[in-house]
Amino acid sequence: MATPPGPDPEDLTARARIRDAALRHFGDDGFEKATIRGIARTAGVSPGLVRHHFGSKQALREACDEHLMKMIRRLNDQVRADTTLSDVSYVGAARAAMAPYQLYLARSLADGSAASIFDEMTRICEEWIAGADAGRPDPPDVPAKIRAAVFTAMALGIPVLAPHISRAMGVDMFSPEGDLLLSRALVDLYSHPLMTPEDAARARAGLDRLAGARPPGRRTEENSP
Amino acid sequence: MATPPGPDPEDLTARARIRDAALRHFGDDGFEKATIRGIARTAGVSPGLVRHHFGSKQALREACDEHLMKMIRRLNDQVRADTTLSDVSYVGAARAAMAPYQLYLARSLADGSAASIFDEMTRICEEWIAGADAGRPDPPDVPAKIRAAVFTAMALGIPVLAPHISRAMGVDMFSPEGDLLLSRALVDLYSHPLMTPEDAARARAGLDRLAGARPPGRRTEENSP
DNA sequence: ACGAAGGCTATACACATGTATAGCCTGCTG
DNA sequence: CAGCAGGCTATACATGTGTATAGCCTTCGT
Repeated sequence: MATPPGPDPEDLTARARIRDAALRHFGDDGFEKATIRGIARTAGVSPGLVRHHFGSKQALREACDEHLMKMIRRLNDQVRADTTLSDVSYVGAARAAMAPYQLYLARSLADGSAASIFDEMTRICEEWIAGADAGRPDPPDVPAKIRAAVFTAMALGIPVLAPHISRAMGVDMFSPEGDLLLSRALVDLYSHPLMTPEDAARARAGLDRLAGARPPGRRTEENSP
Repeated sequence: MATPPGPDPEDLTARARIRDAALRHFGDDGFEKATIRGIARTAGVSPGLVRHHFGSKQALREACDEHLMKMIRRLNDQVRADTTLSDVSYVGAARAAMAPYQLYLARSLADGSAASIFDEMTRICEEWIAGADAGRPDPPDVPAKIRAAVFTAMALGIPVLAPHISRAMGVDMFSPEGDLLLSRALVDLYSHPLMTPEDAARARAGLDRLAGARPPGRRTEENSP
């Protein structure tokens, strides 16, 4: 635990307070609805200071993205550097450190920005998938990077659509109980393939047929639901 | 093919044109950034007429939600009513009918609204899951509804994060080629369980231990990415 | 043919917000 | 002590937007 997730140097400064307030406002209200005045109010500074430090609202957002990215990379490096990968307390600490930024991350991803963050996550996921491909009988017919991107999108769909999941579960997804329920649901889903090998073969055949049949035109197999 | 997906009665009217334009603007730019003036321009009417027909921007949005919901239900009913469920042309037609609304749906879901649409999809998915539960040796330890909600969120993560997936793939996700690639990636992911039964059992044990150990407090097992 | 009803437009208003500018105050440096 | 650099504030400005109002024009019933 070299750098316990928490106050960096450079924290406590007004600039950092503004950035944190922006992270929260952007996360709670979205970039458009959030106002510089509101952010300044939360940070305990004047609206003018926000401009003084960041130049514009868009630049403030980019500073937030950069900060988040730095934090994600640091957490990933920490977990990766640790030889005892299964140490739950570390994962817990990492998740706790991420908690305040999840809302921002979700919104940021949803509106198409935060591209570098998504790409970084895809990269991490790709390494993981590439490892799994090694011990696998059938050769995948889709590049690992693409499968990684699709799975990353699906995984991120959970925090992005958190309000809906929480509503369905009856408890806040981010509460301890909700988190437990969600984890159990995921374990169940992850450990049961949704398609049998026969289904998959049939689907692949159908896709091949479509690919050869009609280069231009709308296709027809299941995927988006 | 009783009602070929396309022009309802009541279409071609200015009201319908405004609604369609709003669907597109909300989808392309988001609810906040979209403007009544821009919507009116696209619909070929004056901004005042929008208010005349819908009263307010928020009411216009609700009308869009209602329309989308009606369309989803109709499509679901059609597919369900058709005895030849595997008829690809039908699924294709359904997807083609949904295409113009996917962007709107994605944004609408992402900002927490469109709750009834998510719930409806969860309900549909739940029926599907309940059917799969029947022929399954191990009893699930999480209610079907919750698993359905989680899976729905993951599935919807794909259209919601479409720009990122398209970027990773190198082709537009909604183009024929991109669609094919995405379908293949999904078939591969769906037909390979991400956890072995042993992994699952170990994870469940860990979750049980956590559940009993610390009722309050942050938990620690894998789930969010 | 006449008149009213309603789809439809043009204009104006109120307001919130991002942005720019001028200046204050504190702390450091020579 | 003088002065000055930079964090910080207060105020003003320009603009885009949702909303409200008054009136035109087409259509349809009588």
